[in-house]
Order: sequence, then structure tokens, then C-alpha cells
Amino acid sequence: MGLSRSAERGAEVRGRLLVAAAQLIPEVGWHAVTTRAVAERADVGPGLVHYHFDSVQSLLRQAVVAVLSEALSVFPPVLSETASADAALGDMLAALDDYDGTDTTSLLFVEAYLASTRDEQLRMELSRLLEEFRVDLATWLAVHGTRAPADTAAVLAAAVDGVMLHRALNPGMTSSVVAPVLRRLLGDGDADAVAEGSG
Amino acid sequence: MGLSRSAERGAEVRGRLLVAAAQLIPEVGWHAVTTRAVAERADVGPGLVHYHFDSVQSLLRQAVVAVLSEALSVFPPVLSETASADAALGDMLAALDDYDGTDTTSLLFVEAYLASTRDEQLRMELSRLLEEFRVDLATWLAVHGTRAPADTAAVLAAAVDGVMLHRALNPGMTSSVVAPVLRRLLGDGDADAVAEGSG
DNA sequence: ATGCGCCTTGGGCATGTGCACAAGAGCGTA
DNA sequence: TACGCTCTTGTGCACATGCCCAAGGCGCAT
Repeated sequence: MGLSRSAERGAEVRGRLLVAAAQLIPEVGWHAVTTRAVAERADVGPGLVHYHFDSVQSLLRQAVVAVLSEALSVFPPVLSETASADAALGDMLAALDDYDGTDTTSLLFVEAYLASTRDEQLRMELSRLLEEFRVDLATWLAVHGTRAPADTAAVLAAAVDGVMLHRALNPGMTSSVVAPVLRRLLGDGDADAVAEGSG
Repeated sequence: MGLSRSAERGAEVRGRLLVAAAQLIPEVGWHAVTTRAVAERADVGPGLVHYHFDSVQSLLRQAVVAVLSEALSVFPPVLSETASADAALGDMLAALDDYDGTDTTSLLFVEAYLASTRDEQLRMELSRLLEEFRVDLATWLAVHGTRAPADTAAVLAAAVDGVMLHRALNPGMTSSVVAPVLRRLLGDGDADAVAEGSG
């Protein structure tokens, strides 16, 4: 066996290009990511991009899928380790404070959603990724006695993304504000009544 | 008085350019909207764009603000005419079936959100627009006895946008699936228990 | 050493881009 | 009729873009 050193370095450079692309998409917007900008960020010559990737669109697609599948893969283990529904939702929304709607991860998600409406292949891959996530979330919700777990999981996932979106335009939308309201989605009214009191 | 005919026609053309831009943004993406494409869609010469607008960015900003403020202005009158909370949420979500995540309006919203992270002036105008909407929604929620109306309005608005986003990647997310779950946000647990039964 | 395969470089080309500008068309006023 | 105002046209320019390609580097097997 023994992949040649050249091949190893090649794979490493390919990875740097993917990382650079994933950084640039949120910064300048999907269509504004250029071969030269990606190459410069990855510290390689401009021609290398089209050696490792068929086209810019292909590079962006692979970069986005890699990062998002990585980001989503974090949740299942976290969920399985958490005992109560409240605690888990708390964790989820605390993590949401890191994603303030202007950070690279949030924006990459949204850019990916938009790009998927114009790239059939990306649409299918993203669709599969999100479905896996919803299934994991739904089974976890079912274990904790939430009604209609599949539907709840779908709406909860959507709501979290919506909150990320709005947060960039509504600074008051901290997790402490969102959490009590979103908790109602899980269907237990008592924790809700206790948690609130001030506006 | 009598504005000259030229001026009238000028204003009309300016309007056509705004409409053309608002159509193109969802179709090809914010950064891919070019002066020539807008001019062609509006059936005018390429040079006209820079006569009526300072720059492409300025044209897109004005187009987006015009369309979104129009779209949001539809809701307050609908709300004030509706008696029950359930009926109103039903209306809202029925309207959501028209916005399936791949239609021009939904995509224009999302493109606007993204663009606002790179255009301070657009960010401020969109921020104001959404705040007005949230205030209207909150006062209506308060009238119908929802707890923490302001926070609930913020989360509900975000959730609706999130549902629009996800719907493009999750066809099963119809209003009949979303409505029962989202109804829990309003805080009454009884209607919820009655409405569900199947997954 | 020598040849081979992969990775890398830098430049080139056709095309598209935002924006500027001079020339003209239509219409109200004198 | 002649003038002035606004809107409109088409073209021009400097520059950026995606993608291509000939030439060179570097480690590995022979």
C-alpha cells in the first residue's frame, strides 16, 4: 500500500480548500466566493482549485455538506447523555447562544438552504442530513413522553433555525427569553408557568 | 401643478426596475443579480439602472424593503378581524401553505436576512420592519391571554420563518402537521390534546 | 540514475461585471 | 418654432471571473 507522499499532501491541500471555502461562504455570500479567494485563503496557487474540484459549485457543495454533517453529528451523543427534557432543551438553547445569527456556522446553514434551492444534488444531500437529525431528535422526544414526537421534532428543528435567523436582527432574543417559550413545544405546561413572571 | 409626463413615466420605470430586482433576487441569488439582467427583465436599456439608482446594492436594498414591508403589512388587519386565537393561528399557517420555501416570497425573506448581515443600512431597516410586526403580534397575543406575549411573538415569528426554510427540504411539513405543534406555543394545553392522535 | 505519476505553479483566454458618459427622444413652455 | 427639462439609449472602459493548460517539482519504483 503506502500512498505516496504527494498523494497525502494532495489530500491535505484538498482539505484546506474545503475549509477555506466553508469560511468564505458566510463571509461574502455563496455567489461571491471565487476560486482566487479560496486559493489565497488556503495558501495555494489559483489553478489548484480546478485540479481538486470540477467546478466552484462542486467545491462549495462538498464544503457545505462536510461542515453541516459535522455540526449536526454533535447533537445525538449530547441528547443520549441527558436525562431530563428540560435539561436537554436548556443545553440546546445554551449552545444556541454561541450561534448568534452572525457567526459563521449559522450563516453557513442559511446559505446552504438557499443554495439547495438552486442545486438539486445539494438539495438531496441536505435533505438526507436533516432527516437523520430529525429522526434522532424524534426518538429522543418519544422517550421523554412528548406527544407527536416526529412532528414536534420537525417544528422544533425549524424553530431553532428560525431563531438563529431572527437573532441577527433582534438582539433581545437571548436564550433566556427563547427557552421558556420554546419549552411549551414539548407539551408540559407546569415548568412553563413556574419559569415566567417578568417581561 | 402637473408633473411632466416624462417624470411620471420615469417613476413608473423605476417601479418596474424594483419589481424586476425583487423577482431576480430569489431566482438567482442576491450577488448574482446584475444590472443587465434587471434592465432586460424590466424591458429598458442597461444604462437606466444607474440613472435611477446609485448602485446595484442600493437597488436591491430598496426592492427588498418595499416588498417585505408590503408582505408584512397584510397581517395586522387580518389579526384584528379574527376572534379566536386558534382561528388566527390557523389562518396564519394556511397562508404558510402558499409559502412552501421555494416560492419567491420565502426566498426573498431569507436572502434579505443574509444580505442584512453584510449591509448595515439594510440591517437597520429590516430590524425596524420586523420589530413593528412583532409588536403587532404581541399586542394581539396579549388580548387573547397568551403568557409572555412579547417573547412569544418573537419566537412565533422566528418559528414561522424557520418552518418556511425547512419546508423546502422537508415536503412532509404541511400546515396540518405544523399547526397542532405550533399551537402549543400559545400556551393552552387542551386544544392540543384534542387535536392530535396520529403521527 | 532514470523514468513515472501525482501534485503544483503561474499565466492566458473568453466572457461578464459595475458604472460612466455622450448623444438623443419626448414633452411642456415661451 | 425654439428652448429646456427629464428620461432614455447604447457604447466604452477597467477590472474580475471560471476554467484551461503547458511547464516544472518531488518522491517512489525500477
